[in-house]
Amino acid sequence: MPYRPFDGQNCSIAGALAIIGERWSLLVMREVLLGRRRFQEIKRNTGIASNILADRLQTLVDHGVLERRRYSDQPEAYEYVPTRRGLDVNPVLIALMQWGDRHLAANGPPRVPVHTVCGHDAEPRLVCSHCSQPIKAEELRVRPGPGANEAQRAEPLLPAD
Amino acid sequence: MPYRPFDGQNCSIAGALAIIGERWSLLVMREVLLGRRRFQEIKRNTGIASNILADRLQTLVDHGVLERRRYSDQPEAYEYVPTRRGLDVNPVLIALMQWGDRHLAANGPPRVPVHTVCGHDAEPRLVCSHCSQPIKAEELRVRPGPGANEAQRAEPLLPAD
DNA sequence: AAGCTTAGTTGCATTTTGCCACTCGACTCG
DNA sequence: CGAGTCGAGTGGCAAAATGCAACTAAGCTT
Repeated sequence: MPYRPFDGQNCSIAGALAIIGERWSLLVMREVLLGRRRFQEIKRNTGIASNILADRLQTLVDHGVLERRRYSDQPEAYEYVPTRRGLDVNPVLIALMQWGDRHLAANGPPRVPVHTVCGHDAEPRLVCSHCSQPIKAEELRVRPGPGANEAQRAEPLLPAD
Repeated sequence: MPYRPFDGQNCSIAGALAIIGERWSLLVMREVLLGRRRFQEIKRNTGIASNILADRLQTLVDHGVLERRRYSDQPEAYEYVPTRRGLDVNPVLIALMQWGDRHLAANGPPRVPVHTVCGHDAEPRLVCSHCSQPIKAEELRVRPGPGANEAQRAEPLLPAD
């Protein structure tokens, strides 16, 4: 991991990036959440080098995003299963996928999301918890929240776009 | 950028990561979408080194995520404004922010999202475009889509969790 | 017994960072 | 007029991360 310059920003985005924001880590999470949970399987599907994969899995386990579980003795095999923290990475991957689908996929999306509750294809959409309307990317701003520090409180700047 | 091993995966997530998935790049996008759009401003708020920032801004411009615009002559000043591609990064940042808020923020979220259309605080939520119900992270699976390749079509694997 | 599979580790060369000093043009203060 | 400053970077160099390939080690399989 590139040094550790993300501390002390009091920012949930920076915090999240410090744990799951590394490129390979997110690809590993894609694999795990797709159901590919064994070392060699992840290695094959991502093209990641063994040592890097070992390192990333270890730090994801250290941060409680994955759990290393013995899958079978004889032959000794392990699987990496997502914890709650790990499952909650799904929306991040979905957001990345939708960005990629929209701006890169020439021949249609390689994968489409399915909502297991209703069983149908489901373009997940962001809606406002207050007015229930769909939210467009440019209709979002932020304001300082309860956890804001001095500096952040002083900058209620919403971009003008 | 670490070599470029993300090609040839036919995956929108990998594609998106290749362009915007670098840690600093996402932090830069946070700044830009927060309204901080000038070189020094971004540098100050992220703690990124000048040469890295210059590099990241350049590649974001190269990929059409940002546009470099002269902000004023005398003194010569530039700003980096988000294009459509850039604006569409917002949901990714929101997803990261929500993950961080949920799993890391001890004293409440530093920032809260505001929906500019209705003007209220808005926890953006994912809903299913088919049944309109809110979607929990673990209720999402994927299936091969129209852009899937041979291998991907052969693996309609939905994880068991 | 030879070979394969799973899950890594180790060594080494290459690439990317981070840090800091420096440039270059245009103000701005005294 | 000269000194200092600000904005936007560039350049050099050491330290860290990455990629690659070979190797270990236990337990099958043929």
